[in-house]
Amino acid sequence: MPSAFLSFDARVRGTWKKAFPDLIAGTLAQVPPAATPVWALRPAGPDVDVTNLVAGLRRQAGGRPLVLLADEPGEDEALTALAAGASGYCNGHAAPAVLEQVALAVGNGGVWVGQGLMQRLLAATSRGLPAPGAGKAAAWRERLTEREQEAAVLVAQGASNKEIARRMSITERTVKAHVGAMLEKLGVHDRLRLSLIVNGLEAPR
Amino acid sequence: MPSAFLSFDARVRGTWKKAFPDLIAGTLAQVPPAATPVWALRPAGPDVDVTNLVAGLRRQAGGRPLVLLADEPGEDEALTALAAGASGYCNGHAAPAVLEQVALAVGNGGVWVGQGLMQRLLAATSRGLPAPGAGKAAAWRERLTEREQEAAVLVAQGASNKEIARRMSITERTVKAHVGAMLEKLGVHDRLRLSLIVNGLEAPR
DNA sequence: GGAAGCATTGTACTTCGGTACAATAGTTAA
DNA sequence: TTAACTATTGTACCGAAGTACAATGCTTCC
Repeated sequence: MPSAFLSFDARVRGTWKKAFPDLIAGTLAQVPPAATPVWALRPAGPDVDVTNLVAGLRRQAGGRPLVLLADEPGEDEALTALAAGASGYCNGHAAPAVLEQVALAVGNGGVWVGQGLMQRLLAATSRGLPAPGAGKAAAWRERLTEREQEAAVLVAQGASNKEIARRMSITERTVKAHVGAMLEKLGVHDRLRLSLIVNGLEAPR
Repeated sequence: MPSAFLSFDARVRGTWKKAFPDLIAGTLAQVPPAATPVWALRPAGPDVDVTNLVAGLRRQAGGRPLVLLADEPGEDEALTALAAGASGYCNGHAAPAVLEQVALAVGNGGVWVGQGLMQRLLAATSRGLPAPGAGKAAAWRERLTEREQEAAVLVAQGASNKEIARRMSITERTVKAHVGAMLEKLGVHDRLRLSLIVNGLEAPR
């Protein structure tokens, strides 16, 4: 199954041709039938609504995976495109080998992103993890009572005892009791370390 | 360059052989030289420290991309593996075509993840990100002097003023000066919120 | 019925963190 | 050469955090 490459004027680049000799050229206005995946070159300029662009192309593509090509790629834009349902986002001037690789990935129902963006995704997500070690739900929760867990979350967000007291409708003294119990159970002595544990940056002891 | 497939007993599966007829088999204890990428089958059971496993394998692999295979893959574990430096994480029973695809991606310095995990990464990123600034160097660094940055990192890890003083070879009073300056510059009033900023969980004001 | 765990609150104390009001000295830029 | 910024340290104070030693009322389990 050949790939379809879409641009404003159906112009085809050498690198594309080299990666896919039997490609189908088309314009952004319409997707030729019987081609997968669909590649679309993003129009230049800062005033392009990528979300709409991708959404429109996907409608035309009818379920076939869509890869957006950008001559001036940006990671934020990549996120936008992928969030809008694109299966890939890469440099319009990428080498043929890279294009082939992307085609393989998205052709098999996968998603392709560059390494830089992947790093960023990982960095953003790994923070919310149950921390290294335990593969399951947050380990700290299991050791705390419900009330303590509520307080723990607030502490981890930077709330003071007084604030927590107000939000939990209890006395500041009781907050201290909860916090003290949590610290004891988790083997730490101050709320900052507790915060690190709750935020998945440190493993509970 | 052939791929190396590692398991506990150097056993090779048909799907692997089909994808890479010239693969090199080995045990988790040692990585054969001259093979890239390195595939490692995760030992079964819930008590495996994936972070350590990946770290150890990477040391043995010496720079070659590592793909962790899991017979009961989980997205949390995938994140853990990738965060620990693996280049890919996929089902140990994946079809040969998928394995080839993964090999292509990681062989070219890329990272491979399944579609489900990608969705989750995207969801997590589009929500809880410190917004557009995340792609760059941390915004908080730019506002702080070098010495303040050093102290900031230690504070974010949960060190006390006394500890920081010792590790920076200065007086506790000077630490207070640095911390005070940082809080002022970042618009907060306590070290826990500073920690949230430095750890990327909250945007500086 | 008692033991155990949890939620709640009180008083009192110590320690740590953060700030106010300083000073000295080195480096850089106008 | 000033002015501005930085790094360093001092004394002093206040408030928040954490701990010690309690008590009361509720539920659950043996």
